[in-house]
Amino acid sequence: MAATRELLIDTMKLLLWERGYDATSPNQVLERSGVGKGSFYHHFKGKKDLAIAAMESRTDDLIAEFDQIIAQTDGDWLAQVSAYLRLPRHALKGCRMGRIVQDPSVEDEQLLAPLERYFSTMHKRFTAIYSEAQSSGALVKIHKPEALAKLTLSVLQGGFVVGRAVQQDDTVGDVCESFLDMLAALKTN
Amino acid sequence: MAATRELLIDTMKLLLWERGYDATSPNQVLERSGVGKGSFYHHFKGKKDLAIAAMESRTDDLIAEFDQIIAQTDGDWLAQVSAYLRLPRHALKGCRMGRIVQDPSVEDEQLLAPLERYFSTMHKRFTAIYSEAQSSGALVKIHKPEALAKLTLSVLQGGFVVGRAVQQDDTVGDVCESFLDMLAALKTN
DNA sequence: GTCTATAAGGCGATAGAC
DNA sequence: GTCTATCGCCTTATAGAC
Repeated sequence: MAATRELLIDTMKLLLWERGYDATSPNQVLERSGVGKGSFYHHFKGKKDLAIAAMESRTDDLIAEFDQIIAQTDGDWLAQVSAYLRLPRHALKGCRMGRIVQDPSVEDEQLLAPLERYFSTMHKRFTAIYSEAQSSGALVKIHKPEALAKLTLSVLQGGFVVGRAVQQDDTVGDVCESFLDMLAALKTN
Repeated sequence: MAATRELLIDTMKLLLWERGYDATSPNQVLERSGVGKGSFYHHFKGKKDLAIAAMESRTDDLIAEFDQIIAQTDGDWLAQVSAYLRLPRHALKGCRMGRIVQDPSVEDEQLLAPLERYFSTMHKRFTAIYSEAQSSGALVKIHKPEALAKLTLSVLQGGFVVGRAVQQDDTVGDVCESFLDMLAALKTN
């Protein structure tokens, strides 16, 4: 079945979210999916190969999710950023991509590639929003769009880290709200 | 020798920084420190026991480092926050404590305890700075001190995550600088 | 306190039958 | 395509001599 391959990818996506890369074993993927060892090594070269496929798929999902939120939101730049930052997020579950970044094995360039694609794409998306907002005169030109974009992504990722450390599930929402307040002060009309 | 115990702790602190908890093995600690297996299990119950001692020690170091920076800095609240946020930080190396937070084993409450102590202590320190600044009229009262403190810690931690993902070592410095610009706008005199 | 030897178990992966 | 059996390696320890 072609479904086996997809099932393995979907299961790996869940485990990468729950446990990251290093702590997830092929056996765990097999146990949860019900797929056998032979099938797994037929469809993929090994753990790393499956993880890359899962991370690429996750990247596509998350970028599509972002684009949909932005497309659905009519309003100015702040309304768009707000809509995205206010999506429900649970610090204790971690970010579906950011969760993986700190794993030691992720110094490997092949494992790094999908992470880099995700974060640099999101950076471009936010840069475009802030840049256009400045062009139309709706955002003060004190900060570079690129810098604001990088800060936005960092606030989000940092909220997950701090929230997990202090075991407060709503931390990401809290820090996003504070950051949005500061962004609102940069709005010019 | 009593030095053996300290040597094991110092070596574990380095490895926790480089590889986190799950990916660090007792054998790695022994190889790097030159201590033998027998000595290790004489001084500590096991890996977890050593890791907790190392994390508690690291927490003490980092809080002492913070307090020293603040004490050395004469100037207003913004000068103090700037002095701390502008310490040299390398995203590719990771935060000495934040590096560990995402490890799956760190759901264990004993491993979590030192992390929680570090982040909640830092949160209190920043809250005190922002709170006093508001009392003295040097900081606008739009934001709660607690919220600003949580945001400050998140910016720092998020910078490490994003920086590692896009492989830009100076990301933490960049986002701190952007954040400081936004804080400067909240200064009232 | 420190040493070496050993152990049970999981890891990532392969072999070869069906 | 999928199965079961097996592999060599590493992990976290423990045992018992010195």
